[in-house]
Amino acid sequence: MTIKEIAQMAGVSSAAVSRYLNGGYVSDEKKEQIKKVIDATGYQPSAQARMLRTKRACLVGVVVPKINSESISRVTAGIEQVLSSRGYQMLLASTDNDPHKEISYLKLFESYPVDGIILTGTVITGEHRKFLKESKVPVVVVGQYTKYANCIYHDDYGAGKAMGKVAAALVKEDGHVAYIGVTRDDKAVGVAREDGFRAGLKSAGAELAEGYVRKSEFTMDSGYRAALDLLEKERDVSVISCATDTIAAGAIEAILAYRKAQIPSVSGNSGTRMQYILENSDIRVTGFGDNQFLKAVTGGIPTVHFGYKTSGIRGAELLLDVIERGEQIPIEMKLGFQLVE
Amino acid sequence: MTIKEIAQMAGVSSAAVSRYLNGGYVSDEKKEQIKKVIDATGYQPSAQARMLRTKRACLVGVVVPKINSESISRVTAGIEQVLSSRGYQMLLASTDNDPHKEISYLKLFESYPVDGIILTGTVITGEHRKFLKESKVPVVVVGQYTKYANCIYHDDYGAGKAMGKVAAALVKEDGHVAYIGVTRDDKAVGVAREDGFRAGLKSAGAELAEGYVRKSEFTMDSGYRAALDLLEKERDVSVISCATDTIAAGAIEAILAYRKAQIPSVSGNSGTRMQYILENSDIRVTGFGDNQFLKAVTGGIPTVHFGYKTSGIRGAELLLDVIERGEQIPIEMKLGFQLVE
DNA sequence: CTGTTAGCGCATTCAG
DNA sequence: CTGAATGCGCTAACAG
Repeated sequence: MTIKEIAQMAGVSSAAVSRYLNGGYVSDEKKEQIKKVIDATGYQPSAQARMLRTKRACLVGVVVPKINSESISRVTAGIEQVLSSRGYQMLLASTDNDPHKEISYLKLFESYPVDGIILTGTVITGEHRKFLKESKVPVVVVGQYTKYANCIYHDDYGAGKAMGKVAAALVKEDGHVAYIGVTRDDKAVGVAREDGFRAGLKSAGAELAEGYVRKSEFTMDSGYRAALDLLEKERDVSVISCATDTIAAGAIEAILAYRKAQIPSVSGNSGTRMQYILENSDIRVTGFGDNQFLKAVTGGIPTVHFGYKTSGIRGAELLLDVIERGEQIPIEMKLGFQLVE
Repeated sequence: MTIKEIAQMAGVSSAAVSRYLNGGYVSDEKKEQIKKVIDATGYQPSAQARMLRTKRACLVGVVVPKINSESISRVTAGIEQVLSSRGYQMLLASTDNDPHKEISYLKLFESYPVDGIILTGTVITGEHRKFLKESKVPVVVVGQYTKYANCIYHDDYGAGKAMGKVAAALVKEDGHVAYIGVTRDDKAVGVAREDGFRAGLKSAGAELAEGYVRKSEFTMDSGYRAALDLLEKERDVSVISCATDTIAAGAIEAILAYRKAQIPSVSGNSGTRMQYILENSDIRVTGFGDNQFLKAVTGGIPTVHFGYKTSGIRGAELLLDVIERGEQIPIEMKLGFQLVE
C-alpha cells in the first residue's frame, strides 16, 4: 500500500494525501474521500520513506548494558516519560555488557536513523569516544562522565565515601571489612565508587585489609561466587560491601549457603533453615542502588539511593534540547545521592 | 556523507561503491581507491535508504510489557542469542503494560520497518488481533496463545494445577490458602494459571475460600498491598500463592511488615527483627517464574520454572523461518514447566 | 486549495 | 567489470 495507490483510489494527487496525513491544506470534500479510502484499506504510511525525506523520526534510541536491572529500568522510565510527553518514541538496544555490540548498536541507531541517542552506564572505550566525536546524531551519556558528549552522572565517589563510613561503623571489633567491586574499566562504579569507599573507611580510621577485596561482574551469580570465595578464604569477615545491590544479593545468597554448609545438620523447610542461619550470622552486607526488590524481601540493607529516574528525565530533556533547539553548549550534570540505612 | 560523494572522491560511480559495499564485481584497483576514501571519511551507508530499496533490514523488533523483569529478560536473551548468531539485530520497545502504547510500537515497527516482530506476554485486545491479521511483517507471539499468529506459550494451566497441589500440601490444619492473581484479561497468567491452581487445589481436596482471593498488578508494590489487605482482613491465612514471583516478593514484604506492626516492641537492626519475624511467621508464600533473585536472598519459595529462554529461542527461530524461508504453515507451540520446591 | 515535479540515499537493472 | 538511469515511498516547492 503506497500513498500513490491511495491517491489514485481517492481520485486525488499523492500530495493531497500527504497533506491530509500531515495536516496541510485539503478541502473538506477531498478529506472525506481520502479518509474513506484510508479507512477501507488500512493504509499506513511508511515511516521510513518519510524519514528519508524529512530527516526526522521522532524517535530516540537508548543503548543499555542489560535489560534486567532495576537501576536501568528506572533510567529508561525517566527517559520514556519525557519522550512520550513530547511526542517521541523510544527504542531500546541491549548489549549484554559487550562493548562490541554496544558500538554496533550505536551505529545501527546512527544510520537507522534516530533523532538522538542515549547511552547508559558502561565502560567507555576508545571506540566509544571515536563514535561520540563523530556521530551525526546527538548523543547524551547517562551514568558515566565523559567530555565527548553531554553527560549526566552520579556522585559515585561521594556515595562510596558515605558508604565507607557506614561500613566502618558496622564492622565488629577484630572483624574485617571486605569489598566486592567491579572492573575499573567502569569509571563510575568500578573506580569512583570503590575509591570513595576506601576514602570513607580511611576517614573513619578503618581500611580494606589485604585479601578482603574481590572483583565481580554485574550479576548476582558473580557476586555469589566472589562472596563465597571471600568467606572460604578469609577469617573474621564482618561486613561485605558490594558495588551494586545485585552483587549484594549474591553475597547474601553466599552467606546463606556458607552457613548452611557449616551446619549441615539443620534440616526442614527453608524457612526454618533460614531462621537458623540468620540467627547465627553476624555478617552484614551493604550495597549501592537502593534496589526495591532486595529491600522488600530482606527488610533492607544499607545502600545508596541514586536519582536514576531523574537522570533519565534530565538526559532526555538535554537530548531533546539539542535535537529541537539545536542547543550547542556542552553540558555535564552531576547528580547527588541519598544514603539509605 | 552519501554514496555519491564517496564515488566522486574515489573517481568512480556510485554504483561501484554500492557494489563494493555489498560484495559485487569491482576491480581490485577501484576497490583500493574506494576503501581509502571510506576509511578516510568514516563513511557509513544509510541503513534506511538501503532498506527503502531492499525491503530488508536484518532487524527484528521485540515488544515487551516492561523492562525490569527476569522472565522477560530471559525471553529476550533467548531471542538475542539466535538473532545475533544469524546476523540480525534486535530492537526493544517497552510498553509499560499500556495496550495503547503496545499498538503504537507495533505500528512503529511495521512501518519502520523491521523484518519481523516478536510480541511478548500481554493482554491481547481486539486491536491486537486486528494488527496481527493485517500486519505486513511477520509476527510471532511469545507467552500467550493466539490463533492470529505463530505463537509459543507455556503450560500455565498445568503449572497452576501443580502449584495448587503444592499449596494444598503446605496449608496447615484449619488454615486457609489465599491466592493473589492478576487481571483475567491476561489469558495465560490471569486465567490459565489461576484456573489451574483452583483445579489443583480441588484435586487435593482443598479450595480457595470466599475472601481469600486478591487481584494485583504485575508489580511487587501491588503484590505488597494485596497481601497486606489479605492479612488484615482474613484470619488464618496459611499459604499465599501468587501469580508471579514478583508479586510473591511483595507478599513476603507484606508479611514482614505485618508481623513487625504486630510486634512493635521488637527493635534493633533489621537482621534481628527479621529473625524474630520469621521465627514467628508460619505463613508460606508460593510463586511462579523461578526468579533467581528471589531464590538467592530468601533461600527459595515453591515456584515453577518455565522455559522462558527456550521460548525466546524458539520464537526467534520461528520468526526467521518465515522471514527467510517464507514458511507459511501456522505454528502453535506449547512449552512445559518444572516445579521448583 | 491543488497537482506536478524534484529529489532524500541507495541498489539494481541494463547497456556498454 | 562499469556507469548511467530508474525508482523505493514520501514530502516540499512551486506554479496553477
